[in-house]
Amino acid sequence: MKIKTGNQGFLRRQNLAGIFQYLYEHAPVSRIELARLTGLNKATVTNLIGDLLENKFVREVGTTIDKRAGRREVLLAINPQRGCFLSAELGVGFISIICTNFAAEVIWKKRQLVENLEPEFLLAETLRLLKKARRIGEKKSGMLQAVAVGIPGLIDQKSGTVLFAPNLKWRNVEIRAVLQKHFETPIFIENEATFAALGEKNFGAAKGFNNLLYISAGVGIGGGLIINGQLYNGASGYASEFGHMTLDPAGSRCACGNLGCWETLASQAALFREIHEAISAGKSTLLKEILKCDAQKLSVQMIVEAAQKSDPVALEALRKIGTFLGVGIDSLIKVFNPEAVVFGGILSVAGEFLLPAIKEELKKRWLLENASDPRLLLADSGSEAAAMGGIAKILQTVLANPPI
Amino acid sequence: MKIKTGNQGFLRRQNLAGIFQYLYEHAPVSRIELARLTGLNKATVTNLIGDLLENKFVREVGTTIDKRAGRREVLLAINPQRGCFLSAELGVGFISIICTNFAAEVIWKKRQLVENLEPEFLLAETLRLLKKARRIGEKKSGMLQAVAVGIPGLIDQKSGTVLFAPNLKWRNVEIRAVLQKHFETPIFIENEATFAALGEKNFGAAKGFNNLLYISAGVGIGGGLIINGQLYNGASGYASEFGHMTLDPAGSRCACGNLGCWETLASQAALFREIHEAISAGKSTLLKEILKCDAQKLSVQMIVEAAQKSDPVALEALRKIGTFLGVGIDSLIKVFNPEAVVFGGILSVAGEFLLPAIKEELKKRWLLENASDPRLLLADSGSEAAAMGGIAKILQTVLANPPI
DNA sequence: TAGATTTGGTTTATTAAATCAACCAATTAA
DNA sequence: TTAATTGGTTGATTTAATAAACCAAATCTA
Repeated sequence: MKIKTGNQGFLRRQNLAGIFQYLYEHAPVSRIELARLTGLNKATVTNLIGDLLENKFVREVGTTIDKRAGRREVLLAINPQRGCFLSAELGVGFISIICTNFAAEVIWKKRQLVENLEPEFLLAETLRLLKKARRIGEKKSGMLQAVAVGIPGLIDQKSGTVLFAPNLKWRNVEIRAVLQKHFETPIFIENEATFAALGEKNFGAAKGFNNLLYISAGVGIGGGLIINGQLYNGASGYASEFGHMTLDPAGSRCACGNLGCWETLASQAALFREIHEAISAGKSTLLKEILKCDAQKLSVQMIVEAAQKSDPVALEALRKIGTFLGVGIDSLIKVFNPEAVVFGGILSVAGEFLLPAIKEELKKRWLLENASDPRLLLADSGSEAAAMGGIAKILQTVLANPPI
Repeated sequence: MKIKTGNQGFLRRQNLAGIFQYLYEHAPVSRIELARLTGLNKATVTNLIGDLLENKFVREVGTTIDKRAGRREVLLAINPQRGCFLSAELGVGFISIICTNFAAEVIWKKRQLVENLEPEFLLAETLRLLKKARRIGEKKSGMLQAVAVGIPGLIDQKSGTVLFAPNLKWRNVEIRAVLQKHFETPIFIENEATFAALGEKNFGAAKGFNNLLYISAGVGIGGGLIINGQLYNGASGYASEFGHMTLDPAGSRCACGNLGCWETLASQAALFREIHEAISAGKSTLLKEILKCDAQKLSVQMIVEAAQKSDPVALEALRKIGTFLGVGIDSLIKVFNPEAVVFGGILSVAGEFLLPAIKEELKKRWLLENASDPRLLLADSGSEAAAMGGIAKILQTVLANPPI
């Protein structure tokens, strides 16, 4: 059996991947257009497309109706029936599942709330949902091709193990090994925020940006880095732990044990603390009565609603958190100089109030007056960024290795 | 005239570049070894090397003398006579020039002190030195191939312009345009610390690391990022402004206008301030008398010498600065998860005292007990990292496009 | 010391795959 | 109805990697 014979065939794979990519991004598109886009000879494109048609990755979907002279272009598109993809996000309190066809269109999804966060329970439940999704997906769009799972924690890429997920209270859970027993396909395990970054880049607010900083502000602050169009994981997969950057060496203690981590100043918990302190200090606020009944009930949504009614305590708390978010984002911009910053996570629900505060802080701190600072975008959370990021990850792999 | 005809020939260039790279890293090396290293067929290697020999990029330099049976390997190496490279570092108060042969061996270098920092003067002087170096280099090693210049400031890659160099007090100096009038070769303009990072990766302390964080602590704190073996410049070339990360929102004012930038807490200036404050507070120290004559005379070297004599003020100041360096480096590690961190710049002279303090702080703040934290390395400053980084940059370009 | 064996390198034939050029197909313009 | 235009295919050509046979030069061994 031959494993590797130098790199002949490498270029053809490369070209196939290129065409595939253009089909995903610009479909429907004609052969001649692909030749223009890729710089390949049109005969080469005909040849490559022939392969893809033969293997049912692509299909012809009609022609253009132009008024120009000449034969009409035959339009090509990814064949959605070629197979299906599964992606799951395991969150704190929910499991979110997406099944897409081969063209990355969502054909089934479900968001299930869960109480029990034990690995055994959560994995069993995830498995149950994935299997259900698989049945539906395979009936509609053909054989399962790959599975992706996003988890809020530190992941060891190689083994597909969750090393540490503080919010789920998991340590060393060999999730890929468990799933692999039930799925013969490739399985990708990743940090949830990292996937979300990829989702925003491919399907969300930051479509097309190649150097991207994604901030996920919620219980903690996580995120993801897209560098040269690729996810950057770090040497051992632990990059993007933004929340534990030190912002104030004399600050208050973080869950990680250190003092003054960014997320002690600018997370959901920090926002709630501001509100509670204001109430304790006797300031009048719409939120006071609501909390009187149930102090646990506070939510970002509630604070936003209060702020929309011009509640001063809510407004002030959001402004303060926004400012601290701005300080940290500014530091990251100086480190990375991204094209765009996408703000996501639970706190992005309050984007209409946080973004102006963040922007103001960024503007104040920007070093170059003449150069344009990076764009600040609100995450497109409706599209379920993390799960869609899993799909994007699968696509990248499928594209890089078209199984021909 | 044909500019681009698709990507035929692409693979061959790729393979040539690969062989070239191995020759730089492992020379002298035989054809059979190259075939093993690259995975190419030995006939292909013979063929490619034939091209390189014909164009004088490579030469045969003898054979191995093994005790094994079989014909001896013919060893190949880069031909140092194939041309020369120039690299300059414009510093605050000096111009450093290096001329290397085609094998990246230094064949001439000069470090010239300058008083006047005016762009006109400094550029004229640089030009004079570069021209001198060119004469010498071309006599020894053949035609000039490329020029690199490193500058402590923000660079616009595309135009080769220095947008802002606070320490030189430059703004919008179109340096490439000026140099291009005198050199018909490619000219690379880059931030000095960015080049230093590349120098450390290719010729210095971090040889072989592909995900690298280089910290240059001196007047300010700058640095460079190597990601996947490549320099990362950011979307518009302003990445790695580490010194202006905010470490303490209530801190003291930085030259950039913001409060509590990292470099206000952990630069050469911060170190000097600690010493001066200790003296003002009446603490006894070896440094006191020296400074009595000339308060301006303080240098990192002096503080190191005092510390080596166990001077408590010097030791305490270094420990404190080291701790703050550690806090910032820790944040960057959490963002990047590099394989290694290289500590360079003027403060690295005090490495023997700073590194233990930095390490202690990193250890205290590391999130995962089980996983290994990145290595902390002292820059190999003797090799003139910044100028050598320029050479590395040139090589990368030459390798990627072997001019055949 | 004369093969046998081993290893490095070259030559020639084969094959993969991109390009070029000629051609066919289908449409609009004249 | 024919010319012009544009999209796409076909077959010849070219590039370049591989495979296999072979040559070269060394050590091993009988």
